[in-house]
Amino acid sequence: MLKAREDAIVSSVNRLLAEKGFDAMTVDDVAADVGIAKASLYKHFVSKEELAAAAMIRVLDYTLAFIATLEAKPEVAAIDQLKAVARWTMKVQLAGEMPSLPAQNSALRVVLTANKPYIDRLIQVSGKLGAWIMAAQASGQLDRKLPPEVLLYTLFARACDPVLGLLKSTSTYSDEQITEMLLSTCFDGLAGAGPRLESV
Amino acid sequence: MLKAREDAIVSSVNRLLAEKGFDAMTVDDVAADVGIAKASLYKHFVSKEELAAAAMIRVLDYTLAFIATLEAKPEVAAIDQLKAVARWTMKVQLAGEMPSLPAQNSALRVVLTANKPYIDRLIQVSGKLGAWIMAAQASGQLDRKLPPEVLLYTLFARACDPVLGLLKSTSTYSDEQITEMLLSTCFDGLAGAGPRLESV
DNA sequence: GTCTATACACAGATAGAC
DNA sequence: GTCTATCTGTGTATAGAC
Repeated sequence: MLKAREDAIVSSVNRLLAEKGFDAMTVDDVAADVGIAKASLYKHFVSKEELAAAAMIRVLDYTLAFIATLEAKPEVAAIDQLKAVARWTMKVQLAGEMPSLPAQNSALRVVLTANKPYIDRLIQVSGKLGAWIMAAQASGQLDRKLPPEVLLYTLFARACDPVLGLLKSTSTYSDEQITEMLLSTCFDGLAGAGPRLESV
Repeated sequence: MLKAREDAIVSSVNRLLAEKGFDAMTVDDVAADVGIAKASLYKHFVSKEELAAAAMIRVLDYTLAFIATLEAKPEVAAIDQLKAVARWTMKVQLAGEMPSLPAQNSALRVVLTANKPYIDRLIQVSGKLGAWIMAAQASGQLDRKLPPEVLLYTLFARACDPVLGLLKSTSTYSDEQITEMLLSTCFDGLAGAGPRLESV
């Protein structure tokens, strides 16, 4: 029961974070969305920041679960595994379920960096993506001249790229078209793949 | 005198927006930074949103001025003009002078979209970049399969890409190295340019 | 654990004297 | 136009009854 209630809270937080962002989301919003009193919320989570942390933890858990399904197919090339992850994050975004946190809110940063469950999952995701990145570099499918770190950060950033929301709201492209175009700009750049010699 | 004072205000707003973002920046912050009373601020600008708009207008003016210097060299290829603009926006970011506005704050959006001087400049910048984008597509230097609109939005988004700040704060790369690496991921993607046949 | 009611802090904006 | 002082709304968090 308690677990189910908290799960409902996290679901509301997740959607509200995706819709309005952390700063614009109020605890009153969450309470109203869940359908309970604000004071009751604080019996489950000690602060607004912890609410956001719980939502991020759940997203990372879903991400790890998705990565696990990919790891079951080791025959797939590393580059394609990475593209599958990118496609998945875009799908989550398009569904309005990707929480967006401000990069600059320091109170939130303090709570998140002190939150071990969150950090643990972040490290796990980074490790798994990092392994694929280095494998893809080794086989020449990702740029060898760039540090893996830079490729990793860029991939993470594309999971909350504002371009996606902009295209969805101002253009007439389908979700699938948007996904494929942004996947292209991410991996092949604005220049596109173009005619290409085979890499070693 | 009045003009100089307002210019000082916009400078403070610009820097504070870059440092803390719109939501975290308070009007008290601005007043303290300028060194005047808050009430005096409101004699110059009617709201916090208008302060942000003024800062954005100035950035767009600087951008248009920079573009004008590039237009003085029509012999330069369109793709290189676009790269020069991207390099310039990254330089502004690295200098801590790129204001960052939340994509989701609706009150701010209302004010900005109703602000003709702002919209005019935005259209001017879009027009000039759009012309280069289509020229670069025509000569095969930018992906012809992607709509110009998508390329334009992606370029705009890179002007406030959080990856830059992340690399600056967690890595040991120089500003020049960071700039070149992100320019590479932007135009050539995570895959890199690689060995490439000449395009028509 | 859920509620109603409220404390507390702070930010945007204004009043009114000079 | 600048100041000090203040209003007003709102958002996080808590008290205390049930």
